[in-house]
Amino acid sequence: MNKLTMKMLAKELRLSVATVSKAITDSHEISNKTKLRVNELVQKLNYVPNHYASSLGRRNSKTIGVIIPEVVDSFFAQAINGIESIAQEKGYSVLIYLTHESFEKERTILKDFESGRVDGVLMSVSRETTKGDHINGLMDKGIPLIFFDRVFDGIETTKIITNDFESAYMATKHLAKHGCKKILFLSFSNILSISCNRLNGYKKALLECNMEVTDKNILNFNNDPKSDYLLLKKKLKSAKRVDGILASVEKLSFPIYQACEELKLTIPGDVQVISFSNLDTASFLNPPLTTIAQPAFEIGRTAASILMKALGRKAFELQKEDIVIPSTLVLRRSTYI
Amino acid sequence: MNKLTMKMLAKELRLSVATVSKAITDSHEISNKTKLRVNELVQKLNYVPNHYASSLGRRNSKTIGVIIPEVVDSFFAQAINGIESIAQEKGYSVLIYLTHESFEKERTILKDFESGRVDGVLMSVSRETTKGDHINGLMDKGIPLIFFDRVFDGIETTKIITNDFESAYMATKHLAKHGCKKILFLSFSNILSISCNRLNGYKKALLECNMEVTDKNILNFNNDPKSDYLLLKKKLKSAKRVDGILASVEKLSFPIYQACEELKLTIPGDVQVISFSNLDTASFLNPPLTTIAQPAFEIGRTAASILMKALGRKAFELQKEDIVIPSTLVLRRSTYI
DNA sequence: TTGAAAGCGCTAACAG
DNA sequence: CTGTTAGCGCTTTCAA
Repeated sequence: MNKLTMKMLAKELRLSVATVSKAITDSHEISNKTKLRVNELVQKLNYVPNHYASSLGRRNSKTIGVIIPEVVDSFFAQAINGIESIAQEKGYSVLIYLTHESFEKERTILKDFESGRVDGVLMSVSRETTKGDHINGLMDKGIPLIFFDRVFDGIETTKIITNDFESAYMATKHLAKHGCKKILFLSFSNILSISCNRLNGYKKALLECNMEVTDKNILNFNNDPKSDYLLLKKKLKSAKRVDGILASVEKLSFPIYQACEELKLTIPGDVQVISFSNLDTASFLNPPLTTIAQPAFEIGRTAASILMKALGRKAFELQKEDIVIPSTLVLRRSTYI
Repeated sequence: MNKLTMKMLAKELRLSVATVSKAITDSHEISNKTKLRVNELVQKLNYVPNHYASSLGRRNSKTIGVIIPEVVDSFFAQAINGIESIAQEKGYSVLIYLTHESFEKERTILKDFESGRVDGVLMSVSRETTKGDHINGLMDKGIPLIFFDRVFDGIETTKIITNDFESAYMATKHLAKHGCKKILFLSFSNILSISCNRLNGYKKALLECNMEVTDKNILNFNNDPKSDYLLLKKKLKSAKRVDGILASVEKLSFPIYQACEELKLTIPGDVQVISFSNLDTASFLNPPLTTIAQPAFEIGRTAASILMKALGRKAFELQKEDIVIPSTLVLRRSTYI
């Protein structure tokens, strides 16, 4: 059970450690015969090279880091699958870190990455992130970082996003076209670029439809289920009745359904609802929920591909470039069609 | 931007590398004064020790590996949160790997872990896993491994599970008590211990209620959405009408709802439905779904705690022990109450 | 309390 | 094609 090392293999085979190393990594400068001998022993003894020693020697780890706010979330879970699919293909491992929307955690994680434990990073910023020093700190050490979905505007790098503005615009238009006069916009209080884009799309649609754009119809939650729920309920009960809702976050669709049920508001009769969401269950809700579905898997794949490509070159340069993969509006019965 | 090393710090401070190293790890054998000097420079230069070099030197990495079949799954996503919460607390990082239910992938991942890149492993086996050689291979190298939820019976180690047998038993009893005469059991074709336990619970309940236990009522799917769906639909259409369903996997609740809708079967009027599920949306489905909710977060926490505890000791011995954290039957309107 | 020296286990020139 | 010789950057005796 005692650690098996290359040195031991070398001695056993009467070869140098260097030769064994090269044979194992299938270097061209080793004869087939020796490779065979080496591999046979490797097989027999079930030898696996020490990961830390190789990484140290090679000065890279064949590992990428992924930073996301949350994993109990269809979007991010699906994005991980996308990332994984191409990482695996390229022989990379994936370290996943969760910030739980905390800026402090985000900073700590990036700091840890400065230790060189990952070759590159894929990141979706937390809701609290308003400064980019920690990100620059990492990139200054020569570690490439790509944003996906939730980007931080102040940093120049490749960003894989979806068309948040247009999606919100289209969704709002849809509501207006189908009779909504008073449309709520729900989001988590923040300066997250994607939220702003969605909000702006909503606003533009309202303006085009000659509807009032007012802060009263823009609800910012703070991720506290109870108070968030009360805030929403209060709004829905108010005198001038809301007849449309656009939720900019998947999770916010739950309190909507709950509040409507409790207040005996029918969907879509009293209120039409659309939510940004990747929930598999959207079509089985009561009523089935009209969603803006993001191409989560594709976004993950694309982000990972571009990172891999950069890592493949010795001197990579990440373009300041936005790659937009569009979302789709999936009409279901929570709105009129 | 060129890599900053301890050696450089040492030279700058006119100290030895050894002293700097000890100062950074806050060793007691270093004077406060030197620690202060060192830390000041570390701060100023934004120095972060190389992760691979430290791990190599220390012969441990402060990293644990988590192997799960899938992350787009409420149970596993929540379990990750549980694991993360305690790993973070103890200063460990978490490497997450997905098998996508493939035994080959599972084996490859465990092999990779033999490289010593993780200090310990938390694992839920794939649906295909029928042999444990790869697991023994890892444990033989002295790397502790703990199972959670989906365990492999042939291996002696700590296992964190829930009461699958009793849960299925209770659920089936509930259906029977509320008038079901023909109850279907749905699962993915496998030898997974949790599935067997659930199936056995179901069978026991049927026997106690003098109902027929027949393979005709036990449907094994193969994870192909289309054919799975057709199989289910065919069964529901059959002459002798099914009036109760117990789904042993969250994902299987979707085709049930879909098939019932298409066949104009009302839930719970025609068919009562219960599913093992941790879906947040269960209560907003049409009708709200009665679920057996597993304590995912707790299971993750417990598994991680025990692993951390083992890693804390130099000579750890993982008890062959099953720790059972019970699930809860949450009654909603897809069944009668 | 500090430092010299010997690794950790593997990789990478560079000879031969 | 194989081996020698230096490292990679940090940790850890052990002596001073």
